Amino acid sequence: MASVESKAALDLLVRRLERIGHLSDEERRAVGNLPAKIQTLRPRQDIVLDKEKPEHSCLLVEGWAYRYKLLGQGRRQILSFHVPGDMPDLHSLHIKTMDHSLGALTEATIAFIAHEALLDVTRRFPGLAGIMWRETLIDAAIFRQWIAGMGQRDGFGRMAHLFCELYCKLEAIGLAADHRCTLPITQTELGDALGLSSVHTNRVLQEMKAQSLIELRTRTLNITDWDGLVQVAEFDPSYLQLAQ
Amino acid sequence: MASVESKAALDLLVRRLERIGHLSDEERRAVGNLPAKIQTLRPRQDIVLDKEKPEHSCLLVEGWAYRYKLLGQGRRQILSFHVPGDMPDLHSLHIKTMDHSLGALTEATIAFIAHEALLDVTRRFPGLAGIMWRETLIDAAIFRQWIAGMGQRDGFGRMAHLFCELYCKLEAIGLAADHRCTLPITQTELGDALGLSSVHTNRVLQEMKAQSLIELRTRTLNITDWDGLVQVAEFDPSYLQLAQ
DNA sequence: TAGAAATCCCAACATATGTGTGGTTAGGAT
DNA sequence: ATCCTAACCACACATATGTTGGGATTTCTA
Repeated sequence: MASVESKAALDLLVRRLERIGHLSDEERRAVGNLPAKIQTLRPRQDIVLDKEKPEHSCLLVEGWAYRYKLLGQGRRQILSFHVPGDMPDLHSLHIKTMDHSLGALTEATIAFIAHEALLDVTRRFPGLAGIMWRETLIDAAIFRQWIAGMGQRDGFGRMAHLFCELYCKLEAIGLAADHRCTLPITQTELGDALGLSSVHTNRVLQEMKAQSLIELRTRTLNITDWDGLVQVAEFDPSYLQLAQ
Repeated sequence: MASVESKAALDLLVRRLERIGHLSDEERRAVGNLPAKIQTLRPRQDIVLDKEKPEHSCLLVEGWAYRYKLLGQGRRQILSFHVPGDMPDLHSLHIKTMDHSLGALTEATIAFIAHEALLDVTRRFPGLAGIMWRETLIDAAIFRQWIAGMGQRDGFGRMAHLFCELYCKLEAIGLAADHRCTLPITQTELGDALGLSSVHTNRVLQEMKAQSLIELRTRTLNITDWDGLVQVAEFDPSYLQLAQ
């Protein structure tokens, strides 16, 4: 019944949950038996749309995803970036109507898990419920950090902070090392995430290169001066809860 | 054992939780029996500080509270405002270390409830756990709205949006009506919440009065043109999940 | 491999917002 | 009543960021 891909996806989920708290054999089995429907998405393809009432939450298995809100006059605010292992719409378990949209940034593999099944698991295993709850709380901590950045940091500082954050998230799941990682985001998207125009985004990036903080070529970010970047970003990774 | 004040506080909590989902008699009793320690705070007195590891979460019984983050050079970002019935640090149930501070804005009455007791209740009653989880998810939805505002709206639009949001929250708990409410916030604090300087905050407020959208006198906000304010704010209250 | 379409980059100018400073008002304490 | 302080308000000027427009690369696709 369970395909090879869905087995792999649920394995990923188990590992992700275990990064946070210990799972009993029974809990591990319950997660492993969740019904997961695998799907492959094209770059920029939407997963869930604002105002919809999804019946599933998704686990990002491979590729990047992003959350965004559309406002009037074609304005778009990107709210977060997501990497494999994330469950970016877990919140729809308890808030029926989406208040934003979710899309794939790159080609991506997604596992859909029915709310019904997830709710059942959380009812039977309060420990699992707590771990998933915690995941959504970490998302909220990242939102708080973004608010503080948008309110108190200039474009340069915000960009630096975002790069630090993304690198740390990727390193934690083994997708980055040596202060180097892929960055499958256009400058326009970067701007929509930071509240900057694409022109200013480009200015800031040029300046960051000129200061030898980063190199950026063909979708690859190389942080050449990590300590310097951390300093201008005032970056403290503890809010990401990555340390175990 | 339970004081009169703590009974009243837990009654408030029960009513708040019931605004979201139905509680069984047993659940209602469990909440009513939570050990709550009542405390009265002076205006601007801190409740929990950044980096601390609280053992309690608090229920705001009376008065206003606010969440904030301090950054270098005396910069402060206010992350949210809270009104009676809110549990602004419920997240510390599953994230040990605070990533921001929490303080009373006005003179306030607070009920502290030990994490131990809250966790026990959530383990025994998955339904209650779900409702509390949902509370934290609504907070996150508000954060998203703030991010979108800071990234895509100018000072005027952000201010308008905040006024709409606060009025709706107050109206929902019976503390406001007729588009009129108290606003125990200085212009400096308003600016720290919106990412504006106090000078610009004042400019925006003047302009808002000049356009006959609001009146503002002695800590009282009177929204004289609700529809107009909603329009410039592009305000849609659904993210607050107030409708029942 | 060629053409088309994104994306990146840069310059000039416009505007929202910040900073510094100082004056005015209102409330609380003595 | 008077003083003291916090809050409010206003002006001038500085700066970060937005906008427009166009050219140069890169990437995609046929």
